[in-house]
Amino acid sequence: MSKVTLKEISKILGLSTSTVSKALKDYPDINDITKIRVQELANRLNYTPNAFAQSLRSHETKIIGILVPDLVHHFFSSIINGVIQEAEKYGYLVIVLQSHESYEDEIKQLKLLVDKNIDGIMLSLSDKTVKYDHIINIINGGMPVVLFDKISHLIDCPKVIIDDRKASFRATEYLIKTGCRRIAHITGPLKPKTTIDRYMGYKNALETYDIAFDKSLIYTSDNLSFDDGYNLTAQMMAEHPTIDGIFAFIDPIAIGVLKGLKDQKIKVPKQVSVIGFSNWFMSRTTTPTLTTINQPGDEIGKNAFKLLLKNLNHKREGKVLTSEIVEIPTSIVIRESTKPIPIEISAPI
Amino acid sequence: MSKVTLKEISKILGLSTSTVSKALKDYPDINDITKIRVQELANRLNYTPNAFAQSLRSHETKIIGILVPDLVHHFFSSIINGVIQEAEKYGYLVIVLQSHESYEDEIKQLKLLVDKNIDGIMLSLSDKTVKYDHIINIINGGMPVVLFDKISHLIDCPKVIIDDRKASFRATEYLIKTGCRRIAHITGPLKPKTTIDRYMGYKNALETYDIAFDKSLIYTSDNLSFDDGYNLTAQMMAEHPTIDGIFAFIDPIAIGVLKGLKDQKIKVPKQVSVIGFSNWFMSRTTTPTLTTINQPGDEIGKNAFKLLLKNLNHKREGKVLTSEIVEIPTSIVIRESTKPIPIEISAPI
DNA sequence: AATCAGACCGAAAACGTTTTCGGTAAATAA
DNA sequence: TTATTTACCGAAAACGTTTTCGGTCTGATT
Repeated sequence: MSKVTLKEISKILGLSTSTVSKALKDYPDINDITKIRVQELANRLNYTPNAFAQSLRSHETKIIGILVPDLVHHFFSSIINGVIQEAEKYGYLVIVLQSHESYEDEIKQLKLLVDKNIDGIMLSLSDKTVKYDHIINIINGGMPVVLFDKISHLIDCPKVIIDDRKASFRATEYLIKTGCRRIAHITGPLKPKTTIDRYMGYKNALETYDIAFDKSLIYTSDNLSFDDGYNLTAQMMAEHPTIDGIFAFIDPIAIGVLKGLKDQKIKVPKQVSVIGFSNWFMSRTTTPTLTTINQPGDEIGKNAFKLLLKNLNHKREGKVLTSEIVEIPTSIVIRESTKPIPIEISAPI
Repeated sequence: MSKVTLKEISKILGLSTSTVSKALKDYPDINDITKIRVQELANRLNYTPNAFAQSLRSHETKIIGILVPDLVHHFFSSIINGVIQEAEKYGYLVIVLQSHESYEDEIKQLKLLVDKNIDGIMLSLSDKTVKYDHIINIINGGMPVVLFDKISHLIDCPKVIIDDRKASFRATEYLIKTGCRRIAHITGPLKPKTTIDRYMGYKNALETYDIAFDKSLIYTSDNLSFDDGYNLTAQMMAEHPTIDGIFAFIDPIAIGVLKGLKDQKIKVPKQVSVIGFSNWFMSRTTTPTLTTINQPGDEIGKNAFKLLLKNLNHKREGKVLTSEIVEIPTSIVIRESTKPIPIEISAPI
């Protein structure tokens, strides 16, 4: 435990605290012999500076905060993992907080972080957040903030995003290229930007490949669950027996769909192809394994921290803060729930 | 941003900082009118006390640290979730760190936490940790510590555990009660206590039900992976075609086994029953769904924090710290990969 | 002998808060 | 009137560090 202080060391050696402090920090105006005496004693006593006192003077904590909607999610926990790993390299510790997709909680938790005087904040907006004053105020107060994943362009700060629209376009395009023509989309709750983006990517792909958009092929899952996917499958196949492809908003839904199709004796991918989104761990353990879009959470986390660090430095040096936007590329992970691309089409278009 | 200080408020109102401080904390020796004047101005200026300065005086940060081997695991992230939720109730923030199952990292990360002068630490030991001096020293230094999940009884502090042995006994017992007699066990790496406990629970169950223990029915998975489970299945069924039950150390292995059995055209549970451990999310999405042991991570986290809080209070009050051990009950989640218990046996024994 | 330059060290202020201990005035009691 | 309480407020120290600004020596230079 860090109990021994500069004062105690100085008393033992008959020096002043200033001298001891300077000796430990290798100031040039301290005699080498004195330095050695101080450093040796400090080592022997396991001296470590008191972090509060340092923070009080320097106005820096070397602690940052990250606020996510829900920690118990592979996507978010891997983002946090990326943040922690990157932060560690630069000596920063990370406080983790959750908003549970609640606007009130988001405000409350952010206030906790701000009140602790930590150095910076990274956050992913809750689904319910439609006003951004609480965040803009924090930024205007001088606190470096980085947004990731669920962001808003109304907030002027650095952001890390994946291009949901582009990824979703690719997913749909892949279904089309593998021969699907009646492609259903299971979307999520209305508000979040990701929902809209993935929906638009789907729609754009259809347009690009001259496939008529049919609104009745859009189904909605409110809680993004396995059960939703399972239950919607029966409804989908009853209303549209000709469906030959299903693009789900997120893997758990897609996995529910797989099970639903199996129960209906519908062959995947022979009769219906299924593609998910997010590359959850379990998507490679299903039967058949699930084709999906990979979002590299680690990379999002690492890049978010890098942006934050940049602004922490800019702030310290009095420079103007950046608001750059980093886009993390996604990739499509092709598995068994979709057909392979026929040779004649797989050439670049 | 918390910029306005007591001094500034005092200057505006023509008071001393002491008076302002006392007014805000409702000291009895301050005039009510003065209190109101101070509190109103403080509100108007959005005053929040400087956390460093408070910590410097009080020697309390209201921050605790948690160190887990790996955050990106449903089990650990749900523990952290439990900790954060419980900590929030009492105004504590949580710094999250990972050891990546490395002894050196464990030491390093713990030192970071100790040096930050946080109030307490909760940790789950890394697999590689066989010496405990680094932790014992921290405890002797006066830092409250709580161990959970991967613990050692050589460390004198509060602990939260699940009784792996009992749970494993139950899992094996369930297989026996549903008619299995040649039960294989896939165990984990040798060192960790959990490996041994689950192995012993398996063995005890066999003894209790007068089934001969056959060492050749024990298989080892080194990296606890889906692939290990898959690959071991072929070997197991080749060496012991009469196997009718498989108890895997952890769900991913069990799910690999399910896939392996399917590839070998072995019916589950008709020919072979399979039971996992940990109730990973995906275990309810497989075909067949997996019977497993549920470990309530949230409860572990919440209880761990409660123990820590108790010792934080004890420390503040100068009381002696407790070292109590809380055992979190597990439950068996019966799904499709095992047979139901026959009526005549299911009566209490 | 007087001056000057280093070399080395310490005093003190500052970061912002909390709390103890008086101190002054007014109000009450003697 | 004097003594004593009560009500209210402020000075100051403390938490532990960092850094500026002198200050005191020694030894060298005129």
